[in-house]
This record gives sequence, C-alpha cells and structure tokens, in this order.
Amino acid sequence: MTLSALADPTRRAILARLATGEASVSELAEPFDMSLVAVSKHLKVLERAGLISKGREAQWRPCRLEPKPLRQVDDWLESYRQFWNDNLDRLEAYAALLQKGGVDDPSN
Amino acid sequence: MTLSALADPTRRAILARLATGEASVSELAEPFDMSLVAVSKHLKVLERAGLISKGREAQWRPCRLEPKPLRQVDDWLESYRQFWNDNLDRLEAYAALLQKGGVDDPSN
DNA sequence: TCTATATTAAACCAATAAGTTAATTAACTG
DNA sequence: CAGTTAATTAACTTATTGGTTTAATATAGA
Repeated sequence: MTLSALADPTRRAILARLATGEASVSELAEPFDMSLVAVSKHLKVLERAGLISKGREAQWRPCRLEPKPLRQVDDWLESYRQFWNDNLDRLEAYAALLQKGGVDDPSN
Repeated sequence: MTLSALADPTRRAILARLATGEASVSELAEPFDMSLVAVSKHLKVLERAGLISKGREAQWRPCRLEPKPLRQVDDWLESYRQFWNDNLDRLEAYAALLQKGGVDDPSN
C-alpha cells in the first residue's frame, strides 16, 4: 500500500513539503492547481498508508511525515541493492577494460 | 512511473524472482494464479518502467532485472533518510532517558 | 448567536488498471 | 508441411483512482 501511495506525484510533493516540517491541509494544498478537496483526499491516502499523521489544533489538522513506511521501502530495496552493486561492479570492470583499450566502445 | 510499476504485488514478486536470474515469460507466470496473458501485461508495465528488459532466444523472451530505476528510487529515498535518522535519534535519546528512569514509559 | 475559516463527507464522472477469453504471430519439431 | 509451444494483440468487463461540485461539520471570533 505504501508504494501505491507513493506512486502519485502530488502525494510525493506533499511528502517533500512535509519533510521540511508540519503543515496544515490548506497550506499543503496551496501550491497545487487542484481543489482543496482533492488534496484532502490525497492526504487521506497518505494517512491510511501511515506515511503521515494528523494532529488537531483548533480547526487545523497539522500533518507531519511519518518515517516508518519509508524506512520499510528502504528495507525492501535492500535485497536489490546488492544486485545493482554487482551490476555496477561489472560496469566498472568494463570501463576499466575500455581504459586499457581491451574492448570496442559501443558508444563511439 | 517506477513507483506505480512497483505498487503491484505481482510485479514485485516478479522482480524478486528476476533478482535470482533471468527467466522466460512462462517461467515467470508459473507461480501465479492468473493467466499467462495477465503476467505478460505485468511484464510490459515493468518493461515500460525500465525495471526489466527482454531478450529474444528462439520463441522465448528471457527477462532480466534492470537496476537503474531501483537505484533512482534509492536516490529519491535519500532525502528522507536523514529525516528518519533524526527521528531514530530522538527515539534513541528517549530510550536512553527511560533507561535512566527519567520519563514514564507509556508502554507500561 | 452569527459569520467566517478549515476540513471532511457525499455524490458523481472520466480515465486507468487488472483481469478475462479468443485470436494472432513466430519459431521449433516430427 | 502440420502440429506444438511461447508470447503478444484485441476486445471486453469490472474495480479503482483522481478529479469535480455541493453539502455538512467544527472551531474561532465579533
């Protein structure tokens, strides 16, 4: 559910904004070219995914970023990190070969 | 686009399988309780997102994992990593306080 | 108490996503 | 060549998503 919440660019922009500190719903909505209601719905998606939480302060609901699900994504990526490091190693080995003139460079 | 490709559990399972090595479309489809056509579509989504590539070997299309988009997700997470480390620090500080008997433990 | 502000709820719509079955393309194999 | 296997394309169905507008709820302040 986390990943599908993260799939929308508006929601990612909201998270980026929240990484700089708490903000109310209308503050979060301000930069977007869509209704407040639409942003409110995006916030609910983020909330259900645990990516943000909302407080209550008078008529405002200050939202703040919750790190847990992002950390889980990071953990999930861990399994692949080794994989792409391997690939990187291969690329680096290849680049080293090129340096020595050992292979044709396909980019030339 | 990467994130929405990653949002589907079937597709993530396919990636996990591919992290162990190349596989043909029908090999990839085998563990799933859905038609081959459905899996083929998932593969196309992954391919358009650059998460996999397909070769051709006779009538098979061996698929393999492409690391670049995953690495981009990792880079994207980077901005938040500091944020959740901060939070973790706060938690650790709190835990240390608890150890010293400085605060009530809300879990008791 | 009346009014303005902040937010959510409800009802609706168009586009996309995820699946199906049936038909098509392509390559190997006897 | 005929038949089988691998995969894709096409057409269709259903559910979900992302947006809208209008109405409702809650709080603050004159």
